[in-house]
This record gives sequence, C-alpha cells and structure tokens, in this order.
Amino acid sequence: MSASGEGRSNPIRLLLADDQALVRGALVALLSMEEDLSVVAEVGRGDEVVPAARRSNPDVALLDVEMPGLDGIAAAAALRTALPTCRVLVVTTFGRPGYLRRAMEAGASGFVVKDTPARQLADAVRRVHAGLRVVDPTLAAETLAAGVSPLTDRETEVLRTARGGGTVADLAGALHLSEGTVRNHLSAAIGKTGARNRAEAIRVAEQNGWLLGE
Amino acid sequence: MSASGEGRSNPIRLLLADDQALVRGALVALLSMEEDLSVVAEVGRGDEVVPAARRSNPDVALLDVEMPGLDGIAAAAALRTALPTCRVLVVTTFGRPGYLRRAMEAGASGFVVKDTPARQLADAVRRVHAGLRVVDPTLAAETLAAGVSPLTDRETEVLRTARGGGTVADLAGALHLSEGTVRNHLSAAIGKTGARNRAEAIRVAEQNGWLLGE
DNA sequence: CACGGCCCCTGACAAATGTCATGGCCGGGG
DNA sequence: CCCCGGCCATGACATTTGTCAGGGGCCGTG
Repeated sequence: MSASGEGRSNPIRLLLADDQALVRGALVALLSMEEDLSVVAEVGRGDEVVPAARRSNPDVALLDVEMPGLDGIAAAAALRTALPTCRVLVVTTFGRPGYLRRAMEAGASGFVVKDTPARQLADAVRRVHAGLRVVDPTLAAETLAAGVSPLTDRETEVLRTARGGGTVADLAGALHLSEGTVRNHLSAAIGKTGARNRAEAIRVAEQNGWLLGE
Repeated sequence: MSASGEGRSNPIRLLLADDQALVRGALVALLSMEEDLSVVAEVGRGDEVVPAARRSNPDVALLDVEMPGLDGIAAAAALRTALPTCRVLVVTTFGRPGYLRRAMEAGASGFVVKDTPARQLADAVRRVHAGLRVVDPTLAAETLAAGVSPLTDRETEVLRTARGGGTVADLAGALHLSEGTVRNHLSAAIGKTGARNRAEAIRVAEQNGWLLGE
C-alpha cells in the first residue's frame, strides 16, 4: 500500500490533462493524498499538454482521450517526442479496443478506464513511472479480438465526416468526391462493419475506436 | 479527518452516485478535504441510490445523470419521495438544456456540469444544504431558450428506439407499429427538430435532452 | 355536443441511400 | 515483363427513407 519504499526521495512529478475541470480537480485531490506523488501541472486541452510539460517537466503524464484541441492519443505521441523521458498513462471514459491499440502505438505506457477503482490509480502511476506497462486485461483481450481496423483510409475518412450527420451531397462536397464514390465507400464500410445502414456503421466503427485521429 | 477542530456543528452528510468508479473516488477525495463535509455513502448505479440513502441518511445527494439501472434524474425523483429531507445536487457531463429542466421538475435543488472548477463544488453542496438553489446561469439561459420538448410521446419513443440504429422495419417490429406510422412519427420529429434526416433529428433531440427517461 | 389534439393506419410519390459491375491506377510478386 | 490484388472512382440500378394527403378512433375541454 504505502509507497514508503522511496522514503525521502523526490516525489513523482505528475501532469494531468482532462477537459472536465471538476474531474481534473478531483483527480488532483485524489493523487495529492499520496505522499510520493505531486501534481505539477494540469491542463484542460490536448494542445496544451506539450507546452505545459516543457515548463513543468513531469515524470508521468495522465492524459484523457476525449479532449478539445488535440485528442489524448495524439497528445501522447507529441509528448513522447518532445519529452522522451516522460511516461504516459492514458485515462479514458470509454474502453474502446482501438483506443488502447492506438495509445500503445503512440508510445503510452499504460491505459486505464475510468471505472477502475480509485485505489488503483496511484499504483498505476507508480508502475508506469517504474517503467512497467499497465493495461486492463479484459480490455487487452477485447483489443486482440477486435483486431485492427478493416477500414481503408478513405472509408474511415468518409465515415468520420459522415458522423456529423449530413447528406451524401454534403460529404461529397466536403471531401471533393463524387456522390457515387461517397456512397461506394459508405457501402464498403457498412459491409465491413456488418452494419445495415450508415448510422449503424458509424456506431460500430466508433465503438471500436476506428474513427480516431485527425 | 482532523480531530473535530472545526466542529461547531455536525458535518454535512453526503451521498455520491457516479458510475465511473475512478471519478467517484476522486470526488470523495476532493470533498473529504473539506472539514464540514463527510461522504457517508457512495454508489455506482441509479437504482442503488435510494437503498443506500435509507441506510446512511445523507443531507445531500450528488447524483450523476448518466448511470446504469436508473438515470440520475429518475433517481432524484425517487429519492425526493423516499427521503424528502435529503436535498439533491445533480452533477453531469453534459449541459443539456432538457436535463436541467427535468432535474428541477424531479425536485433537484442544484445542477452542476462537470467542467465547472473543482473549487466551486463544495460551495455548491453547502448552498444546496442551506436550502438555496444552485444553477449554472448560462445553462439556465439555454434552457429557457430551448424550451420544453416539442416532441409528442410517441415521437420521442420512436426516436429513442431509432437511436440504436435500425431500419424502419426493425423499429416497427420493436414498437408494434406499422412501418408507415413509424415513418410518419420520424418525419414529424425531423420537422420539429429542424433536422434533415433521421440521424440529425436524433442528435438534436439528444443534445437538447429530449430523449431522457426509460 | 363539437372541437382540437394526439395516435394509428394506409397508400402513393419523390428523394436519398445502398449495391453492383465496371474500369483506371499503382506496387509487388511470379 | 505481365498479372494480381488493393484502393479509388464512377454511373446505373434497386431499396429505403422521408413527405404528403388522406381517414378513423380516442380523450379532454369549452
């Protein structure tokens, strides 16, 4: 339990990124209760992560996935190149299989969903700081099962644009494609996702985390 | 925690309901830092609110809207009738106008969105406990602007079912209606929401909090 | 009672959506 | 080299969706 092993050594320096101020503040309170942890920066947007990290030089960054400006995965990647010594622990509301995959590819050391017990968070931070990987085992299994996205680049792009809920003509305009082409990509996506119409396809792709990025 | 230093009066007894364990735990940490607040119960499902409240007899209940079992609004209503002396403060991720309206109708004393600064939460709790109302002013304005849902019962029901993303035939089957009728309701909903197709109508209705309940 | 609102159904039509066969383009093997 | 497979694009075609104009039944209210 108590991380007294480190005795008087320097505490682990933390950066917190979450767009919901209340949650962010609550996490600060939670983590500040630990003797060996110290929150040195907190931000509410993905594109503020790297600047803040440059200023505060944290050991570990806790990044939410859903953030304005830049999503947590992209922020993780940016942070890895900007401060390679800083480990990343991704925290998210949704246990989307694709999120985990992308997070790992982006160089994250850990992945925690928001319905894990609060007790475990501090430990996860310590493990990550120690160079270990932290991953929810059930989620890891799901990720393996879901596999990598079967969607082609164009298909994901079209699907992503279609999320806003516009007509085919709108999409065609926005993507500089012919309407027929858009329909074709949508049709392919529908087939690959096993859905029966556009809306379903979007939901499936979203739940698998295949629509992330950009 | 401290030895009753500030103990002029008994601390405010709190019940916390949020389905995300991590957030719930963090909120506990946050609120426990206040001398005059004491978390006496925490639950992760809407249908556990009343039983837990019966056991712990809280002064104020913090309820999240998005919860399994029973949504926070319904839980608020149930709690008001079960323990009329217990005030309710609704906390939610989404500042949907309809949520606020429904929360107030359900007897809540306060409504806070999760991106308000963490500092203000304890004060909100105190205000609510003192019998005052706590409402985000911008959200209140939006609520007035959005008005009450223009959708008829059947229309909302159809729209709610359509959320899952099925074909008209599916909806007709699920609701025991003729396909034509379903299309009519959808068409009406599309008209009233000012949308251009089913998907948009669903999004609009959802954002306004018109699809709550059941 | 008569009226208006909501609900349910029907049927027909226009418009959007989904499917398919086809062809061009490119890069990696035989 | 040529062929094959993946991706992209396109237009014709079938299906689904959305709209409209009806009609009947069931309340609640003036």
